[in-house]
Amino acid sequence: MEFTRPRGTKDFLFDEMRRRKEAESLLRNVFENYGYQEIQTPLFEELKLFTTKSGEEIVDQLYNFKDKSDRELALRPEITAPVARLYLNELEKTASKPIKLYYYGSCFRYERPQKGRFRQFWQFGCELIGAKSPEGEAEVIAMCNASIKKLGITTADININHLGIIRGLFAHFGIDVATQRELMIVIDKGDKDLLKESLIGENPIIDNAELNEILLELIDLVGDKSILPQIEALVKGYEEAEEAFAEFKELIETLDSSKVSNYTLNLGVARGLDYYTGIVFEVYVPELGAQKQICGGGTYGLVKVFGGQEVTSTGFAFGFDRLMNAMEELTEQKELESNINVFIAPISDDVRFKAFEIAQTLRENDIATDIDLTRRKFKKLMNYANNKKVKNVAIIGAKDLEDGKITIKNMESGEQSLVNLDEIVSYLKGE
RNA sequence: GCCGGGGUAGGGUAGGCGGUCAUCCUACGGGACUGUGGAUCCUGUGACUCGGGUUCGAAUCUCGGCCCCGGCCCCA
Repeated sequence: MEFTRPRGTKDFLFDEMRRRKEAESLLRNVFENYGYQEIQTPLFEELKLFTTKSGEEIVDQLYNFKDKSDRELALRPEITAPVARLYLNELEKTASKPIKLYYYGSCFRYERPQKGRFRQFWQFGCELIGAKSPEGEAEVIAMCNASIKKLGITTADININHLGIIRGLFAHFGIDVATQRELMIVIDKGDKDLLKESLIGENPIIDNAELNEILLELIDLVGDKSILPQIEALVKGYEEAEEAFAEFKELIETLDSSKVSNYTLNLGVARGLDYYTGIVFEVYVPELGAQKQICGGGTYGLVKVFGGQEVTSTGFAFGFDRLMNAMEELTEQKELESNINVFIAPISDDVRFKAFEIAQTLRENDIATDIDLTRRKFKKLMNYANNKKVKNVAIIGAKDLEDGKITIKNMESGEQSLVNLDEIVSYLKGE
């Protein structure tokens, strides 16, 4: 009988697992440092939760199934919708705002797997619910930036846009929602030639030369905050777009006071989704090629889509696996030390019980201890301890025990000393 | 959904126009060596991804499945 794991899923073991846990713990520290609290939501939800958010089309990309009661369910493809659902169920009427939540968990998408894309993948993200201000957005971006820095990902570039600007223009020119969506999809592709074709080609999506001109110039604007005056000039006279621009500018100013500097204003970031209402941002690590995006987020009014009271939220999610790829690419991968502080090697059978007694004492004192479970010969045990790169070996021999001592050998230096039984803990801790 | 390259002991590999016990390294077990490791030697266990086809004979040729690695499409 042959067992294989499903395509696009992955096994993780030992060193890779430890690196992931380390990164996970660094991220938790950062998020909690910003006042976020961890939550967990189920791995599967009603299918409708996701189709309501993103439309029927996404069923193609979901792992969905019927359970034994004939309910249509789906493995979650992302965690923003489940969090919005949780908010409606548990928090809307009880918690004082703003509510700061973060999560870490696996998501599932039925897509063709490739480098940096798996069918089961992990997201580490947050939602800031009910803080309608540029400061909230700036804080979220600052936290995103702090996370990246903490992980040693030095080349990340945060690309920020404010969708209110373009939506304001759409509103001014009375563009219907379907047309807006069509154009946003083109913008999101990031293909400038295709965009040009769609705006000023033979069959423009929007039949309005003035708007098309503005959009063409606007979406091409990418750069640091020195492009703000150019944006301002383009939206001048279009009231709603001007308001959004003012917010955008405030956000940038707040970012500056939060000492975030590695961002790019990029009016071409669209994130293709209808429910984003304010800023959107994506973080790129160029070294990762086609899968360079490690993070995406923005400000949205999703809760209303699910039938709650309108509330503004800002959130983002890291593609955790891609963070790991970026770290591998950009940081020195130092060899990991053994988890085990001391390996207990009984020389002969008659001291085995004593050896276990010592092991138990060490473990009770929080010293990570391994002990021989194979009854191998002493020499093999030394070999084993060496291969495992254990820091110390406690040699338990009858001769030493007669004097109430054991030998502790430091495997790195090769030095060893006789230690009294009642001093083992302090000896190992004191090193 | 589409296109390329792959799959040989636990890990890493050689062989590949069919033909003696399938190569080597490493890991693992035993021993040389009955209280001291990264060494040496001897020895043992252990593999041709699965299924069909061609053939006297298939790891090798052929078709299909599964999985892996890339690249598209897509990416809420």
